[in-house]
Amino acid sequence: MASDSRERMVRSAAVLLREHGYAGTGFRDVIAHSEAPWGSIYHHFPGGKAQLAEEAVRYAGDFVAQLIEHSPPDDPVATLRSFIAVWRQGLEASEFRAGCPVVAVATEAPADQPALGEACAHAFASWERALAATLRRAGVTQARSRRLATITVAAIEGGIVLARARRSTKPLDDVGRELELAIREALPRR
Amino acid sequence: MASDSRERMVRSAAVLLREHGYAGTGFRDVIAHSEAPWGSIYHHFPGGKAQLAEEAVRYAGDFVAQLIEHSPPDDPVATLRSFIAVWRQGLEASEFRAGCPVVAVATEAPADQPALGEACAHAFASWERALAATLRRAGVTQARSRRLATITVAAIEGGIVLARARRSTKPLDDVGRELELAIREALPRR
DNA sequence: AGCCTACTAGGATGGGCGTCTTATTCAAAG
DNA sequence: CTTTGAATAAGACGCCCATCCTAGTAGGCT
Repeated sequence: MASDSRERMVRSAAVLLREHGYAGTGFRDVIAHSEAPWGSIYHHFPGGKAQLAEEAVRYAGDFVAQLIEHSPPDDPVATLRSFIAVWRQGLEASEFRAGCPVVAVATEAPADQPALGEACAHAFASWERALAATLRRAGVTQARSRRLATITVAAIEGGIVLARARRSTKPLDDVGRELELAIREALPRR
Repeated sequence: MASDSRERMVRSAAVLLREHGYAGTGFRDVIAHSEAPWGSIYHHFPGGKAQLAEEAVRYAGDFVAQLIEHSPPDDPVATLRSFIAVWRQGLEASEFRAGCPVVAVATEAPADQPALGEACAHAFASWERALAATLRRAGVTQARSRRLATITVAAIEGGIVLARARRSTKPLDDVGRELELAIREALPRR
């Protein structure tokens, strides 16, 4: 059978997490947003809210990871730009209300739900791996590629937080500009 | 008169926000942690929870800003290092449970409390200003100083999020290393 | 001394939340 | 046709929360 209500709930959860965070996203909101049935929440997600959030993090994590992987494979700067562009569009489209769902869960996850934190760590790691692979292919050493990938993810996530607080994309744009400089600097001279 | 219970509440709120976020920090927790009296909450904070959080953000923001300003005035790298050191110590001391209270509020602040977001924006801006001033004194152009200050704050805040998720200071250390490179690169050659 | 302002006491209240339960629908497998 | 189990329905339950309230206390000022 495989009704699609389960997937709709996960997608809606990811959307709502971006704006309202983990604690601020209730089942009632998810139901209303996804137009999914009340009764099947604990049928599809016997682990309750934590399981739903975990799957939403995985869903969003995979989405972004694939976005990075489908960029021009040998142009780290182009990859960076498209990575940033997604987030900037999300910020502008929501009037700076929507951040990153993974950050939301990572900062709010209750201490008694280690699976949530692990899902976030996995999502971040997959992004770093994909970014590092692009740098590696462009001739950057492996260790440096990893560090550059880490600061890229960190600076963009932080830039999103700054942009939301300031209600402006400028912090994110400045972050992108400096990251671009750092990447160009690390590329082998031709 | 000026009893100190008010200040204790603000300090406790800042501490608890780091671990449990905005929604996860209740008045009961603040009272218990600060050993302050129940009855005076709405005497000291007629604006309720939002006002308490706002003051906690201001308190934490000023604390960190002064820390930056009291670093060696002409050594941007040393300033960066001490800025990072505070956060790393907080992460390790709490076994990666404590993040940044300003980020917590910035990502969770309800949309109907614009003052909260503004307090966060102000805190971030004060850090950026202090960092940019150090770079400027070391001979970096004004525009570049501002951009470097922005990416420093963004990357460190993002690095804290990554470090919490991974339960390791490595992401933050890698961020520090790359930031240091970028700063050295921007300094005028002597 | 007397007053008055700042502070403390601690529970009541109403609302929202995650969770769980029982009953019902309905599409396919036997 | 019967059976089976996934999917849905709708609400009750108990918990915790921010908020507010009416009293009461104490300490400095005149």
